[in-house]
Amino acid sequence: MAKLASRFAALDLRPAEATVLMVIDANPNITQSEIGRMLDIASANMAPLVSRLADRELVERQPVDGRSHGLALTSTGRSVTTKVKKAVAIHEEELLSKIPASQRKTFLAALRTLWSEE
Amino acid sequence: MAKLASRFAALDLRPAEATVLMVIDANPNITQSEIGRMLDIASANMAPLVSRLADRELVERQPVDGRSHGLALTSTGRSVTTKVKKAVAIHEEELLSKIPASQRKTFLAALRTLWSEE
DNA sequence: TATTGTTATACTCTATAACTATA
DNA sequence: TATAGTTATAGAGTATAACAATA
Repeated sequence: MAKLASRFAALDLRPAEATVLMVIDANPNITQSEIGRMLDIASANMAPLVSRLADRELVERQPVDGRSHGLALTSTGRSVTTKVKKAVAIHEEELLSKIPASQRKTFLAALRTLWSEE
Repeated sequence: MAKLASRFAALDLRPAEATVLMVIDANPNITQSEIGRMLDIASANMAPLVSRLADRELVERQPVDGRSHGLALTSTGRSVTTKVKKAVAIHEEELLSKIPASQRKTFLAALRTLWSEE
């Protein structure tokens, strides 16, 4: 995680910021509160996080109703998110490459089991 | 890790404190600076951590030379550390029990590979 | 009455700098 | 000169409380 965080830092993003970008990318027009529930980030902490992304013009807030804002990536945001996803993919490949190919499937299945039963 | 941390919290220990207790248990008379290098804890953060353990009479500082202190568990410290080790063992068993027995060896070997090459 | 979003605030963890006493 | 330990402090990350606006 520390190494992945340093990859994000090279894009001037904290881990939570990079994750939120990927979530918006995969769920256009999702609201702040939905992201917060998904990632278990308190709404009090989502507010300044999204403000930072909006200030950097990576994300746009579009009113859904009077109190909710749908979030969407700007074109800059899309380009940064592409780099984020590449960083994640490279990171995963580097990790997996250390495990003998014959064991990868079993290993990933075991990891998924631990994750899902949490 | 969050779940293990809550097990430590039931013993009134932060994760770093529980880890330091186990390190002292396995290495009697180890010094603060050695523990710091082992666990990658800055000396500035070891000082208050050890002070807390000493104030609670879990650990004793015995001067080695004029500047180093060897650390040892008190009898209270030994009893708490026994509970810490039990908590870790139960935690590991709970995790491993979720993985089919036939895959455990492969899974642990893969984890060890990732860990050691870091 | 419940929910969305916001501000203010506090606590923990970690990192840096400056210092002392000793080797 | 380098090391052990300490103090003070600053920065993240995260948590709670209080609040306004809206459903």
